[in-house]
Amino acid sequence: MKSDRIRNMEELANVSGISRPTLSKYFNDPESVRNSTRKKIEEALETYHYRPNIYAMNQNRRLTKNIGIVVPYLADPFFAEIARVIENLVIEGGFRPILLSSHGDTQQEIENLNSLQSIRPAGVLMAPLGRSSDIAAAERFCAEVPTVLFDNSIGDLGEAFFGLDNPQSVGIMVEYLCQTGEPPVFFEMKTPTNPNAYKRRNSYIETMERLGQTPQLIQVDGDTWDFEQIGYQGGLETIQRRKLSSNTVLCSNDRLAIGFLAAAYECGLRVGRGNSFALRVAGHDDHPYARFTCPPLTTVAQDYAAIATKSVEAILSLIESEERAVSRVTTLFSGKLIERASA
Amino acid sequence: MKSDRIRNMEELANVSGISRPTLSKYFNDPESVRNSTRKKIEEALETYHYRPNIYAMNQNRRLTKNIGIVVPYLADPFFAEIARVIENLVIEGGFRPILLSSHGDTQQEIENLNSLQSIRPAGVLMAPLGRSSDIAAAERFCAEVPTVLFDNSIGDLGEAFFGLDNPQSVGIMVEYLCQTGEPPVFFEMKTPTNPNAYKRRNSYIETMERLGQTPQLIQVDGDTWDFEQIGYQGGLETIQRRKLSSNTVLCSNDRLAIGFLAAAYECGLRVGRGNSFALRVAGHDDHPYARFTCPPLTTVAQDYAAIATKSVEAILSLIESEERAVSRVTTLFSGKLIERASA
DNA sequence: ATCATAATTTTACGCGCGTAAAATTTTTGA
DNA sequence: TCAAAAATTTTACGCGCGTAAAATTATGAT
Repeated sequence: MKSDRIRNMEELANVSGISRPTLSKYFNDPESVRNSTRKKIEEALETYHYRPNIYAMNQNRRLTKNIGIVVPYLADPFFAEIARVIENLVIEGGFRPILLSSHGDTQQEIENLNSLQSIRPAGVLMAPLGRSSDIAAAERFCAEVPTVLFDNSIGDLGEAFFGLDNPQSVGIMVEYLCQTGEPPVFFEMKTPTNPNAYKRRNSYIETMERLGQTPQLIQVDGDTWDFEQIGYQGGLETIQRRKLSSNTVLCSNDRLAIGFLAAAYECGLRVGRGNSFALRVAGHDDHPYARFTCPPLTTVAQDYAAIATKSVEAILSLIESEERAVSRVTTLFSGKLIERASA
Repeated sequence: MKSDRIRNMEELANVSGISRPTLSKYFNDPESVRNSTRKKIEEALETYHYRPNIYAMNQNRRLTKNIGIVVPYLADPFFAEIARVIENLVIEGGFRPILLSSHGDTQQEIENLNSLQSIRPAGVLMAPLGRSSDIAAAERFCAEVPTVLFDNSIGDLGEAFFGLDNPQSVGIMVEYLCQTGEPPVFFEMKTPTNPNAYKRRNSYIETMERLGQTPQLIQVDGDTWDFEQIGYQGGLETIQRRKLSSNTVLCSNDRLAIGFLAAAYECGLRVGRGNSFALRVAGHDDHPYARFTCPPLTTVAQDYAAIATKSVEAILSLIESEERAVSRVTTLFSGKLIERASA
């Protein structure tokens, strides 16, 4: 290894015998140069260890190779997991993922979008906060940057949307619960931030009515992202004040269900399906921890992989086409019933 | 609002009547210009909406305002939580956090470091993978970029280290368990990737011996970051093959404990403290979900906030001083016993 | 060997900003 | 009111790369 370090493309051009513009071309797409030159470049690269300066690259490129990923709350394993998958797909696609979490905060989401805008990303994948998103700000952003929404949709923003088919997923769960025991009550937050929550509520009501049952909502307070805590507190009150009109509880999401299970445990209610159990509890999403609750949580699995894959594919093809989507397409994936011991 | 957009500092200089170099100074530190000029600039900024081009800024600055944050596994709520706190502190300090997860993968960690290096961050906060880190690569990185390690330490890398005092934290837990019931067995992974795990094992053994007890290790297989799954599988085997020589189990971390609890539940063992329970299970870390397990998990809380705060303070003062640490300081924080129902 | 084609090199310019030094203006304090 | 100090402007250069057009060279099929 020759000692002196290569500080820029110019110097690499000198030692490799390849001209700087050709090197520039190589770094943008190794396949775009002749085989023999590629070989020379890669040999030089091995002995000299050089990486182009990202800032200089991005300053001059019309489009950067950055793809922003914005999630509402990264400390939620659901989003952590889907972000992980998306990150990998973005890298495979030859782009650089920039992961930002809004930490459940409106201001932070706006800040994230501003921050992204000054990075001039080629595209952005965004799961918005939902009800507490600043729609005007998001609109301005989407006008500037090709954006694909996932998980939940606000307004008609973005070039496309990929998410769960809530009516379907809640439907099969309600049907399952009705067929295998008592019809469920629906346990949820009173004013959830996530639009999916409203869809789930409505779908619960519709399915119950379709099955000739009377829907019953238990709505608890809470406006943070500490869903387990909210589920726990609300669960305690619900159980202690005997508000349960059924022995079966369908929670709007798994995190609420995890909290509810903790409350049921504390109250001495045995959760499970069958005569020896006092309560059935089901969740929704197939949260990474759902299989490790006590008892393991019956739930509806979202197809993480499909949502991630299709979202990335969409943004990549948008970027490649260099134009905006003709029309905004909404793609919904079916949920899959996961039968476990809790219901 | 005048219609035409400001495209660069030059144009802002024209419309604001302030010279470009002064604007440059303002954006680097608004306090560094005269009050009257600051006012003028901010007025212009309100009507024209301009943000400096990050790439051009960082290309020319000797030091960027970027601070890298590398965690081994972001889908682990522990790291998600500590990363969240660190991010906020970094922003408060006037820097831009760049959050990267190694996803439990050696190659990804190296890639993260490479990626960071080409960003020329002012400093980096890193929680390494541990045993599976590429120490040589990390060493090269630390030689180039001021780096502060947290959570776990490999070699003598970095300018400083902030983490948990494992001997203390495991010590108080073992003492607590011994005083309130049978001495615990220690449930852990056979070959954990995290150096802390070894410290905990040793501390368990030492404390037990100090208390005149016979240490007993239950070591289960697994080399992924799916700790709950590993704890669950290992727990099932342990319980079914009656390998438990005590009714008290101390798990090396909460995620293993969560899996173990699931296994105990499946086997019909009631977990808790007192005569009516078959098993006591304790964890370690006070994982965000520990309070919602059934039963709620007795554990030792790490002082997230302290570790995050001190780590950020350390890197910020290093950056400000513009030189490397005189000597590598290790700061360990005490754990705090959290008594819950599981043990 | 010959020529059309593709790849590369040369040349030249620009991106948007940091930064340094010298010249100028404003502020401060006596 | 005036000189010293502080802030600002002017001037000038450079950072490392993208990119376009023209000139040159290599490739590959006939």
